[in-house]
Amino acid sequence: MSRRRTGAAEKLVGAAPLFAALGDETRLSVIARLCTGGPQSIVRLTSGAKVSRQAVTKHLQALADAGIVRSRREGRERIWEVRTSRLAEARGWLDQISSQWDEALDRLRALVE
Amino acid sequence: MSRRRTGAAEKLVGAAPLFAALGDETRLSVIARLCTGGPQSIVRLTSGAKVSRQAVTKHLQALADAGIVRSRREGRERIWEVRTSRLAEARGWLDQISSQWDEALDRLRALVE
DNA sequence: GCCATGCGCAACCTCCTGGTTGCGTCTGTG
DNA sequence: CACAGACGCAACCAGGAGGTTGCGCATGGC
Repeated sequence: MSRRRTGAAEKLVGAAPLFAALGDETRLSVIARLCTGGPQSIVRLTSGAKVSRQAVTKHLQALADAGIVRSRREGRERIWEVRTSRLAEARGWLDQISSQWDEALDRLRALVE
Repeated sequence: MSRRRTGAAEKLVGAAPLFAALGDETRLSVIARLCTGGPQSIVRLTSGAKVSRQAVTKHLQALADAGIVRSRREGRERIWEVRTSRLAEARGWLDQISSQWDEALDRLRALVE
């Protein structure tokens, strides 16, 4: 158990690309548009955005590299959708951090008593 | 409800600094060390790290700016600790994205039928 | 067949970020 | 008081991230 916990702590750094992909305003706005409009193409995602189509393309690629979105060709369009499973993984990391921290505090309290 | 949801989607971009703070390997390793060792000083966090003390200081400041960690002076040391409440907020954003995406898919299915 | 649409690729630029080094400051201790 | 330990501040540097522009290439409709 403690071995599993230690190993997981070292693997935590592997989650950096996942969080980094979420750590950009433009990318979050793209995700928000996906969530309100459902699966859609790049041009539709770009319309009303503050950046160019190429910028949106780059951000979508970054999100895809992190496994947060996925795309499929459909005619001459490319339709993008969210992969919620990857978001669940991110939640898992956050849970792990919180629980490990709480356990560390518990160990400290046990030492004091 | 839908008004609240739409507003939240626009506010989602505000979570970018929070995720960005988590999107760095060095910072995640600092968090991991905090979680395994409990509240501790900068030098203790630096010992064994691959970067200098100043780099760790900068990362701690970045995490503090994002509200993920907090510090207090204690003698000539500065003790750092994790704020799990902020991590819970991050989880909340992830939950919101997932649920909104699922709802978007549901709306699409309803249109098809 | 022709044209508009939707993308992908590549070059280029700017600015922020992560990192280091050097030095000054405060605090506890013998 | 003198010294060492822990930290803060500032300057500096290299690399990468975000963004734009220009161009070329498929694909679908008229």
